[in-house]
Amino acid sequence: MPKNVDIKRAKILDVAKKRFAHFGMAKTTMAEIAKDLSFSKALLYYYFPDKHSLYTAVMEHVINDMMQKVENYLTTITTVEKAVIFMIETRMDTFRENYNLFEYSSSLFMQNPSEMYKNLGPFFEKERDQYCRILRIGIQNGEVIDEQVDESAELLLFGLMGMRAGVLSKGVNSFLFPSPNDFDRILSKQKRLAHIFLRGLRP
Amino acid sequence: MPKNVDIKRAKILDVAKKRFAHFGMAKTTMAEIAKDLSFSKALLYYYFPDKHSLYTAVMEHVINDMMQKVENYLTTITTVEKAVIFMIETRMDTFRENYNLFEYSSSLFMQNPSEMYKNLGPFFEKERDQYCRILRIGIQNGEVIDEQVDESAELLLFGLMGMRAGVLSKGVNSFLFPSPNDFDRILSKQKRLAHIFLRGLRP
DNA sequence: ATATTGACTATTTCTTTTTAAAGTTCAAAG
DNA sequence: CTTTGAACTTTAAAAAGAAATAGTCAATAT
Repeated sequence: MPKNVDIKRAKILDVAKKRFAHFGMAKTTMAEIAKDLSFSKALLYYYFPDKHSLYTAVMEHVINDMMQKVENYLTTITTVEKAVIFMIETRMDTFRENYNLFEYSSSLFMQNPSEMYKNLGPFFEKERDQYCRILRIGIQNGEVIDEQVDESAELLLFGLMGMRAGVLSKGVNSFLFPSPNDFDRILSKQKRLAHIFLRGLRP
Repeated sequence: MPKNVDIKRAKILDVAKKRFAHFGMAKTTMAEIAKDLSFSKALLYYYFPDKHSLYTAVMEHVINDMMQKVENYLTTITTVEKAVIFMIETRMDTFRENYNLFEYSSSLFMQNPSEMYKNLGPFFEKERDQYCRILRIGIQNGEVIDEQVDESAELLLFGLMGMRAGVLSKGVNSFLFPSPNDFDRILSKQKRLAHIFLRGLRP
């Protein structure tokens, strides 16, 4: 059974997630989160050392959910391409739904990419590992032949990220508020890239 | 024969390029450029409407040189992959040699990507067109089969850009001062991506 | 011992003001 | 048509002050 402490932590994470996803990290104050839970600000610091840790914990939670979703799908895998597409779509959904949550990390990227990497780094690594797994499954299936799976997975990840950067750099103001249209364009480019990429790994 | 005006414009461009490439756009003043040429600041404004136009003109010049280099190479083309690699390398060389020149455009990207697009947009489009040409040659050679060349060229361009973003986001401070090491890592990843990508376009 | 708080302090962020520097214009001269 | 010195305007950096918010801690309650 979960300890009392864990339950409270979970409650805090839940409320914080809502605030962060709605208003973003910067425009959410610790006082507000405390008020939502109707207890004191100081108590937040009893459960989380600082705001940044709270944010990171929320991120981790969201990302783990996403990874779990993909993980489950992988058990019913049919083709490598379908797996990759599922992953891209799941990722995009997560991004769409929690845009303001990620926005903070993205804005860090603007100022200092390496600072951002401390936030999103573990995220990227999990994603890369996920792609690794998918590729390995493909190798077993005989769909894919690849000597450097880790490297290829990273290539794919970076390439897909490039679609995002490329599309967003074109639109006016789109970096601040990616329109649904932007999301669609990114997604479709990502799918096409994935298709070509996987084709390039065929035996 | 070139007109006198053109010669002077070229001289200004030359001096401005040196300053921009060395100290960057922001830390170069019109007064300094004028002084280098030992004529008055006001005269610069006789040849160029404003500083930004001068910067853009320099960029265009550098980019055109680069494009020309690739253009020449394409006449001696052997395989599509070699052409792409030549292009990637030429691009990287240009970037390395004129880093501070591009830095201004990159910094615009940090603040407002769409603003940057006004600077680098034409650049990207030329690059994309170049990739288009290469792919079309590949189609004629029978190396490549592709229904949507324009789209594929953009995919490749964005994908390669992703290698850059991906590598740079990892290193500490690397965005401000990409180390030679960073350049090498980007280049090698770009080459590998290009290889897989082109393989994916084979008949 | 663990959980909780109010009151306090320390930082960060935002605004405003100021000042210097750099971009830009223009009438006049070569 | 070119070129310039001097004046003008705009931008950018620095300083200062105020407000908001992150973070601490001794005291209290369970």
